[in-house]
Amino acid sequence: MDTEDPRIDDANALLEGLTPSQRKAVEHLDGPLLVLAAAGSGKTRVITRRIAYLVSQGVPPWNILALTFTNKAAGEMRERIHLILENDERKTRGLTTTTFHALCARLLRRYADRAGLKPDYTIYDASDQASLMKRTISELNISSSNFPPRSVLSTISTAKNDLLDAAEYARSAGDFYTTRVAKIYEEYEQKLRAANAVDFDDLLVLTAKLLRDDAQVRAQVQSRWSYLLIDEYQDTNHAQFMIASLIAGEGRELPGMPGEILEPNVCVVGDPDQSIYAWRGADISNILEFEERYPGAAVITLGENFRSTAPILSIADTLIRNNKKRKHKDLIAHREGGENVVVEICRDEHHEATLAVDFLEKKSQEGLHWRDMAIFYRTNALSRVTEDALRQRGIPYVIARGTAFYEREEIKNAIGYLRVVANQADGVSLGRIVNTPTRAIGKTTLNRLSEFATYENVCLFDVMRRCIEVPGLQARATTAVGRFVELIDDLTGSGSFMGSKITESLADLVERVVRESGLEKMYTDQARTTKSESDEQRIDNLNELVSSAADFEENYQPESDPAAFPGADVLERGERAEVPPLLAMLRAYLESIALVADSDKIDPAQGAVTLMTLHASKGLEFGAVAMVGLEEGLLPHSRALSSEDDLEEERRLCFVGITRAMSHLRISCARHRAVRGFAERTMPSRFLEELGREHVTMTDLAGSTWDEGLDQRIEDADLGDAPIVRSRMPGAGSSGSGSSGASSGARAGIQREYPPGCTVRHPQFGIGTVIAVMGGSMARAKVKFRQVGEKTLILEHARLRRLDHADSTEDPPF
DNA sequence: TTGCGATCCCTTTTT
DNA sequence: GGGATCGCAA
Repeated sequence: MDTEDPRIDDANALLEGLTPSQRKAVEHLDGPLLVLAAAGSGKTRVITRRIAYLVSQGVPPWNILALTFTNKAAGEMRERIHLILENDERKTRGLTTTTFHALCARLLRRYADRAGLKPDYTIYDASDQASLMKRTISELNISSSNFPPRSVLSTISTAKNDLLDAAEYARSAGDFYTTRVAKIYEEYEQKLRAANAVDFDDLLVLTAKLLRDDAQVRAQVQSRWSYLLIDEYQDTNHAQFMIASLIAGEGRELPGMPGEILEPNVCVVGDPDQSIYAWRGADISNILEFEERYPGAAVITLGENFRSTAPILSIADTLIRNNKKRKHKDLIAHREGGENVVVEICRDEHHEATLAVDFLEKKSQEGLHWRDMAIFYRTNALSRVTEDALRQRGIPYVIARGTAFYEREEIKNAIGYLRVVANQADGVSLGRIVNTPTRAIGKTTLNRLSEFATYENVCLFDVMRRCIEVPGLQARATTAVGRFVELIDDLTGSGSFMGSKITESLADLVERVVRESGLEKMYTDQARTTKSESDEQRIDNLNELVSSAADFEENYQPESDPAAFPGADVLERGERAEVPPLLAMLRAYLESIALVADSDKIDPAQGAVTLMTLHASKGLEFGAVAMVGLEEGLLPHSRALSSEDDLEEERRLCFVGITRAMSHLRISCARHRAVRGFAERTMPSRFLEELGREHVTMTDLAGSTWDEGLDQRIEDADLGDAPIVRSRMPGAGSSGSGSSGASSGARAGIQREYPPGCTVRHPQFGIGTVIAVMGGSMARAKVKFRQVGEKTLILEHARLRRLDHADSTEDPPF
């Protein structure tokens, strides 16, 4: 990133140090503009300077809307623009830089009634969606094995992104599967609305429909924002495209020149080679068809790469040329020289992780900061081995998993309470917390209550409030339910958010929830009885949630929150709805939690190596990058092998990873990789071949593998030339459970491997002596450990290692 | 009603 | 390996 942004709004200074095409893009004032920005071509610099330039040319900042995909990108953009504009309030006032999803969430709160929602709607995340979907499917008496909730959800998600609602989808449904899905879709939508909830896709879909169908809202939004910028345009899906077009509008007639239309001021920036979200409905044709949509559009290509050394750029280029559905564009290296890209073939994932860490450690010794380094992988599951290796060496690292904190059980529970406090119709959250901690409201009681709720067509909480009327409930149950209702009423001041117990502070509210719900006690008791560290951690996490609420509170600006003052930013005064301030803040807080992304957690200031998926790496850059797991089935992922389009997307993903590296790049694969406990033989990724030879230093560190003989035998036996061959690594403590022909022999073998009396080591229990081995399909061994006494272990899972004979499986030191 | 244990099933990427 | 779910015992 360039740090030499001019701090003045002198128009000339804003143009300094730019290439001719960058300059052209910055200077473009009115009308549509498409910027095709190759990786590392100074895209962010162009966007931020263009916005500053617009302001310097007299465009009111509140007329500018810049849209990105992640909060982090939006925040960075905002920061840089404010820096360039010297934090001058007059030049930044009302400037909107945000994400698509956050913009939609805000618009839907502001215009909730017109969108068919209530402003306190809840945003359901993937797991909320899944639990609602499960309920939907089971209530429709449809088999969830033929209609797995996740895949039904993804079908519905695709439909939503194409702006097909349940009725439209039903009309297009033909075969058995789609008609069933149509029915589920309809029911699922009904349940969402009844819960006053929306899912991620709804945020976009409902906004698109609102803007499309409501001329008044559209007019207000269009007059608010007359300059629109969209970053990463190649990743927009149909719904986002609609939203953007509707905000941009049709253009306007030039004053005094009837018939002359000035097309809208919409500027999109993107790179088809970095499109990696087609699986989520992103549509490259949005970028390719921009010129069709806006015939007067100016097109500017930024080709010069300022980020990476020539060898890195060269292999990226060689790789991406393999994509057939692609318009070639040259990558022009600005930086001469540079070292070759290192490709290492490793023995297994542990070996690979160690070597990746070696590489980074060497760069550290050469003077590079940890914060300038990153490790990329295709799937999150790959992070663990790498983490272990880093931890062993004491190297600081952070994992880009912004959502991880909010996915913890204790946090989800606390948030469940907060959501019910904000929106009592939220059935999914209510179901989660009603008996957590246990308060004697069990399944039977809940069934009775929800039956009654369905019958009366009201929400579950309302029924709980008058549970005396519900037939068949024991006195014990009504008391318990009554107490729960009282708890929630206490927290909300019976919905008024006022009264002696209610303070204005969000942090106070969160603290009360943690304490008065009984969650705190429940986890404290758990920690005391189990004495396990993870249970103590839960208490810490809950405390951290309170601090996060306090942080949020500190930075919260009710004036700029359309949820607090609907209409404050768009409509005239006097139309403000009354929302208790605490409730407004709670809504905004819950919204911000619902919209965090993994990439939001990336913070170079932490002085640590960053671990992340290739997807999360988009838009970033690092001095040194290590990419792991370049194997067939992993990158390209096995799910993408069947279609040429998917394969090309995997290649782009690899391309994105490579082009993040500024100076040092190391790519590796492992000959064997443990996938759910099994050591599997792998094949190097085709992409490794496609990097070319010229700028690559390839080393095969797996050498002649010690178990090659075994692999050969298995291959000869029955597996032929299957791309991935299951093989058992001797001593790894696992046997192929029935998947390969050799399994029963392996099982007998595993028992023979641990004769009574032999000495073994267990990763947790330490060293012990085998007393007996029990056979059967789940062979167990009774082991007497020196430290912890006798334990019975399932051999297949115990990861035992023999110590008392020359052990060829002992990892050699490297 | 609750809690534990066996068993089953899965495995991409994310706002 | 690991998480979710289901069934069974207290």
